[in-house]
Amino acid sequence: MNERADLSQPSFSIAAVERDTGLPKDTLRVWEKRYNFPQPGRDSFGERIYSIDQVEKLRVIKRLLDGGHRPGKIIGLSIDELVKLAEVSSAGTRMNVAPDSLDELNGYMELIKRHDAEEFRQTMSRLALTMGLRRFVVEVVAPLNAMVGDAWARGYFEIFEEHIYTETIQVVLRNALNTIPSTRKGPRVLLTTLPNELHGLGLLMAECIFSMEGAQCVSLGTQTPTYDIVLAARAQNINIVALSFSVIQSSPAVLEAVAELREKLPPMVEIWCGGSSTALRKKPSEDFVLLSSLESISESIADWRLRNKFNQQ
Amino acid sequence: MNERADLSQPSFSIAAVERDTGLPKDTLRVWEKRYNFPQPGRDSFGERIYSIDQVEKLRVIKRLLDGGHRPGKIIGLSIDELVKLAEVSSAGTRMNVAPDSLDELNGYMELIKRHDAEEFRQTMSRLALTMGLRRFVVEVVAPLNAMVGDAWARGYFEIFEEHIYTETIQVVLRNALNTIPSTRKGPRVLLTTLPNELHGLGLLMAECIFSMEGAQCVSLGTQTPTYDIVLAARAQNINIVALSFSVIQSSPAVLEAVAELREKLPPMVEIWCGGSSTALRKKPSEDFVLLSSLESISESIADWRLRNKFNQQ
DNA sequence: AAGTCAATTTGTCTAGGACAAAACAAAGAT
DNA sequence: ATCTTTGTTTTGTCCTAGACAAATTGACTT
Repeated sequence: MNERADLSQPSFSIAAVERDTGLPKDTLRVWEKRYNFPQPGRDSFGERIYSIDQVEKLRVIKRLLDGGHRPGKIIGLSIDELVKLAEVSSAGTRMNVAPDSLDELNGYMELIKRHDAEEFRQTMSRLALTMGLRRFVVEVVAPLNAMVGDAWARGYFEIFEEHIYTETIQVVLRNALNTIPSTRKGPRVLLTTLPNELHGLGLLMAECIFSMEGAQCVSLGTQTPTYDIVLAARAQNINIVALSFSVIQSSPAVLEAVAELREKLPPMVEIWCGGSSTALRKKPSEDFVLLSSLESISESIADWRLRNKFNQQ
Repeated sequence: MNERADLSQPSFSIAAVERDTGLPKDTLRVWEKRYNFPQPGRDSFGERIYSIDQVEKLRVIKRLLDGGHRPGKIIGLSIDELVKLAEVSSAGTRMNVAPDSLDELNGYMELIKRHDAEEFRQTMSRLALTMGLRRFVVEVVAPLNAMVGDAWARGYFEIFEEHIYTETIQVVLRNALNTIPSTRKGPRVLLTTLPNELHGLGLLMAECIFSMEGAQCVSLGTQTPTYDIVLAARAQNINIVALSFSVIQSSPAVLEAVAELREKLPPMVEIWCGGSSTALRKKPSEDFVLLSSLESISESIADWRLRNKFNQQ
C-alpha cells in the first residue's frame, strides 16, 4: 500500500505500479508466473512490493510492447539490452527527415534537455511564424515527437521532460490556431480520438493542418465514445470525422471501432484516420480514408472539395 | 470487449464500465455479491455484460460516493432517488453563486445544449475580456464546471456536449493566458496532476489564477508520476508544486501520494493541493497547503510572498 | 506473392476468500 | 455538553489459481 516508504529503498504497491506503468494488475500477476519477471518482494501482509528497478524495467518493456514487440521475447532481456532494442526499433521512424535538418532538430532537443523551457517555447513560436504553421508542424513538430519518444525510451529523457515538451508544443500550436481566421466555407471536420487513446498532440497537429486548408474544425478532445461521435456529428452538421491513433491501441480493436462508427454514421459523413498506428495500414478499407501522413491531409481535402463541388454548404 | 455493439441495446464489459465510471473491477464484483447491484447479464462466455441503465446508475452512485455518501446506504435506491440526492448534495457546492447570476449561467448552459459552439466560444471570450480573467474563472468557469458535471450525471448532457464545453473553455483560457506578460519575479510554480487524474481543466484554471498573481508557471499537463514531479521541481527550480484533484480519485490513494511526494521533495518546496476531491478536506495535514477554493490561491500567494520576503529569488 | 489453417502466445476474465483501513457508534472521561 | 477512546461494521483492494478467447506466428497450400 505504501509505495516508496523509504527514500533509499523505494518500493511500489501493485496499484502504484499499475498507475506508473499502465500495466494492469492482472497482467503484472500473470507475467510473474509466466516469465518470472517481475518477482516482487512481499510485505508483512503478503502483498507484492516492487522495487524501483523493476518499475523502470517495466516502463521500458511497456514502451517496446507499444512499438510492436512481444512480451515473451523481451521480458527476459536485461535493461541494457532493452534500451538498445528501443534504439534500433526507433531508427526507422526518423528516416524521412533530411540529414541537415537533423542537426537543427537535435539542437531543439538539447534545449529541452537543458531545461530552458522559456527559451524552447520562444524558439518554437518563432519557428512557427517564420516557417509557416504547416511546415512547422510537418517538418519540426512531427519529427521532434518521434525523437522525444525515442529519447524517453532510451532513458535519455525523463517523463517530465516529455511532459514539458508536449505542453510547450501544445501552447504554441493552440496559439497559432487562434490566429487563423475562421471560415464558413470549408468542410466541417470533427476531430477526436476513441476511448483509450489519450494522445492529444497528434489531434492538435491535425487540427492545424485542417484549419490551414480552410476546414471548419470542431475538436472534441480525446476519448470520445463512438456513440457520442455519432451524436456530435449530427448535432454539429459534420462532413468529415477525423480520428487520430497513436501506437498504443491494439489493431483489431481499432478496426472494429472504426467499422462500428462507419455503420452508425450517415453515409454522407466520411471517416478519415491518421496517426502512427500500424493497424490502419494493414488492409485498405472502404470504411475510412487513410491519412498516411500529415501532408496527405491537404490532398484529401482538395479531393473532398472536388467531390463535393456542387453540394457544398 | 465490444461495448455498445448495437445502438439500441448498448452493453458494456467490466473493463468498459471501469473506464466509464472510475469504479475498479474488483469493486464492481464485490458490490454484486454484497449489495446485489449491479447484477449484470452474462454473455456466452460467462462474462459480465452491463446494461446502459446500470452504468448510468453507477455513474450517479460514484458521484454521490465522491460527495461523501456510503455505498451501503445508497446502492439500494432507485435512480430517481439517487438523482434527487445528488441535487441536494450539490446544492451546497453552488451556494457561493449569486442567485441572479444563476440565470446567466443557465443561459450559457442552454447555449451548449443548443450546439451553437461558435456562439458559446465567442460569448466566453467576451466574458473573459470584460470581467477580467480572474473573475471569469472564479465566477463563470468554476460554477459552469459543476453544472455541466451535474447535467451529465443526470443524463441531461451527452458526453460529447461535455467534451465540447471542456474544449471550448480550454481554448479560451489558454488564449487568455497568452496575453499575460511573463514575469521573472514571482514564485516558480509547477502545475500538474498525479497519474490517474486526467482532468486538465482544473489545472488550467489554477494556472490562470497563479499567473494573474504574478507567479511563474510551469505546467506539466496531467498525469505526472510522483518521482518525475520531484525531478522536474529540481530541474526547474520550483518553489511551489501545485496539484489538482478532481473527484475521481479514491481518498487514501490521494493522501498517500501526497505524503510520498512531501517526503521526496526538498523541505523548501511547498505542496499546494486544490480541486473538488473531498479527500483533501478530511484531515488537516502538515504535508500540504489546502487550496479550498480558487480564490484562496491569491491569499496563499500573498502569504507565501510574506514568508519569503527576504530570500526571494 | 497471397490466402488458410493450426499452434502458440498473451491479456483479461472468473471464483471465492482474506484482511487492513476507514467510518461509524457507543461508552467513557474531561 | 464536548472531547477522547473503544469496539464494531463497512468497504476497498489484494490474494490464488484456473480458464479461455483474441491476437499473433509459422507452416502449408493455392
